[in-house]
Amino acid sequence: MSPTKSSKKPRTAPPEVRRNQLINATITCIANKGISGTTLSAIAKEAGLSLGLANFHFKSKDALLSETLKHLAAEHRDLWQRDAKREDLSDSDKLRSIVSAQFHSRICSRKKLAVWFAFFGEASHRKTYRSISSQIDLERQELCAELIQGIAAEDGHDEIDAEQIALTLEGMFDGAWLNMLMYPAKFTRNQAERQVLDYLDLVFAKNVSRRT
Amino acid sequence: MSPTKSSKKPRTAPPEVRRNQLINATITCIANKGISGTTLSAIAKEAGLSLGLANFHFKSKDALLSETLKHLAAEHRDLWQRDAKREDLSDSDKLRSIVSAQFHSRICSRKKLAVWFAFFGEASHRKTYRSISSQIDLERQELCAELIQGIAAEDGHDEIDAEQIALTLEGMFDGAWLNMLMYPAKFTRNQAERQVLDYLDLVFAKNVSRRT
DNA sequence: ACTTATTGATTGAATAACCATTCAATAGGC
DNA sequence: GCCTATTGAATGGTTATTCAATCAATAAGT
Repeated sequence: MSPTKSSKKPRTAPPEVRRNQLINATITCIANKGISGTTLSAIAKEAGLSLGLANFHFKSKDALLSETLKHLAAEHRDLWQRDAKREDLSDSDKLRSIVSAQFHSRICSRKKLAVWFAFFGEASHRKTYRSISSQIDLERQELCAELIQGIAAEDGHDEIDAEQIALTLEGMFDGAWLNMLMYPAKFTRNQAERQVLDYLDLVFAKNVSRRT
Repeated sequence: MSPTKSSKKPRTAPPEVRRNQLINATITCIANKGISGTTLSAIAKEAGLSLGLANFHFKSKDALLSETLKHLAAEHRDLWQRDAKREDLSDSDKLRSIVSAQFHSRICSRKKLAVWFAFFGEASHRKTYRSISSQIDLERQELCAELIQGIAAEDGHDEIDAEQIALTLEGMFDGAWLNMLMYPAKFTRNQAERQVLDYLDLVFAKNVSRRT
């Protein structure tokens, strides 16, 4: 590349780059204006690209929205699933890392929460969004149920309802997320995490005291 | 009213009637299409009224949406607040009735949930919606904290963190609502209520076992 | 090294449809 | 008769999608 061009970005980029630019712009726009206030024009402008390019890379606005949700979901899954695979961690530490990932600053930013809830707000009439989201929810829930079962077994008893607790946990994650979105000044990530861990302590303390 | 007109509805109605027709139509439309897919035309059609009449009774589409949320919130508050005022109920029963109200079929229908989450989805950039919702949330949360404190005092100890538990309870309500919206076949109102009551049992069982 | 051809990327105007708001005309009720 | 309620067309603006023209990058040819 000649010196006269060294300060200029190339005009073209690979499809993956463009798609990511558009997806990230979509996230920003949804966070700022919601889904109803997000137009293709605004996304293109936010990405510093043209309206036509958005349409070149995504078949339709709807396709772009769905891909944006998939991107969010994958980012989220990558994080909580990473530690869950480590063989050097105990079941208890694995469960804890899943909780931790749920409230990680990269996942649980106000911006991302706003986007998640924008999609939840559409979910009742958009089966696509429900299924994108539920895939990874189910995976996490099942994994948590196994871990909970494992922890209980280590404590010496098997009568815990691991699936029910995992389900409760899922609800707590979502509820905490919503509270963080609605009351950012009052409810922090640390508080949210603390809340969930307290619940788990309660669950396992109950079983411990049953043993004594 | 003359016999020839007895089978016909009057063409005019009082403002409160019209406003309620429009608000209820709005709820139906949002439940079916989300906020982004809800147009004034669709609302007017759903209400069996004209577009102009919608604009006559509400200053703007935005005003209609806000009033719709207020309507939902008031309906909800009336229900949980009713039993909370009864002097013949114990703190424990009052708390239980608040939980029960949260999952009452009139409040917690799929339709209403869809609308609630449509508004939550807009909440990050709509301060109006946040404040409508947070008013009654705060009232309920404070009331629950008092009741939890009262129950703990009856059990003979005061070291429970009532405010934290009330906050956790709020999160559980929201989380359960979202799970019901996302997984209607898997997660019923009864399961949701059970989940919350199990949590409360845990909380109070912990304190009971501390005493023994 | 330079030129030309080819293919994919990019642009933004055009298009058609949609939407919230306005408003003049008409209807209804007292 | 008067005032309010109701209607639906008009208005102006917005939006998603389409598409022709242009640009950019690479490969092939000289």
